[in-house]
Amino acid sequence: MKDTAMEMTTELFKALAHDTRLRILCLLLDGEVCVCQIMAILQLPQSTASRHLAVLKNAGLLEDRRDGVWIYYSLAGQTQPLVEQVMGALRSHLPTLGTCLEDRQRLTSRCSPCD
Amino acid sequence: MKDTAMEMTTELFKALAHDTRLRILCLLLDGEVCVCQIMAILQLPQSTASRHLAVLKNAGLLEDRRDGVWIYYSLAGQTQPLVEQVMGALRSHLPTLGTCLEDRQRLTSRCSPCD
DNA sequence: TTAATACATCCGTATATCCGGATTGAAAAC
DNA sequence: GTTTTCAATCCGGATATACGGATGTATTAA
Repeated sequence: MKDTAMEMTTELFKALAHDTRLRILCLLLDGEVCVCQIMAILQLPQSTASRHLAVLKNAGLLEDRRDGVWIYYSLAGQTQPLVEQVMGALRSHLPTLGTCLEDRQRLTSRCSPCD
Repeated sequence: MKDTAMEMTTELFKALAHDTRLRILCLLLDGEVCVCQIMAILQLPQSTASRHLAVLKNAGLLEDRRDGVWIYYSLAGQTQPLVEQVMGALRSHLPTLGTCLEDRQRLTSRCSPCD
């Protein structure tokens, strides 16, 4: 018999098992960011950025919101204890990583999206 | 430049991103278990069991101890906050999964290893 | 309606991971 | 020593993920 809760658990960790996706999560710790900012900051081709965002969203970690042409991603509010606790741990861990520190500097130094 | 802390972080989540490895972690929540017990309970070929245990050990999640012919695995004591918090979350989450519940029943119903 | 922008999805290719039988290594019994 | 047992590693093949250019879909502006 198939175990849906187990599948959701492995899907969560699979989503977290890639440095690009961890970097995206760290960028979103302080609030929503649009796709073109993520592309620019992480130096990713558009299709790659979009695909990683989809993985995080399908794992229940992200929400998206359209504002005209732009689509803003943000951390999803959590109801599941496991996801909430893991994200809590990442909230204090990710900003200590050198790569994420550099990313966040590039984020704060650009105020308008898509420039 | 390479980011060792980032690599350790992704290695952690890669190790957790497989149902068999989550089942092994759950079996170890109450104490050490030897390889042949894991093989029997999870119905795994020997090479498969050994390989998954190696992944968890390399990620810093497990310790092993030899006792004669048998090798016992147990959860490693944690110094890293991230690993400690994630394992804490798993400690309450894994036992709620149906598959893990069944595994643990098979564990408690066998008292001697390798029968 | 047409053109332009932002993003998602598709496609073929490359890389990584997983699998289980076979082999190797280490310890115990003889 | 030899044999037996338990577990780690090796090997080839199968499956899954990742990649980025090309294409498709919305939305806005002209």
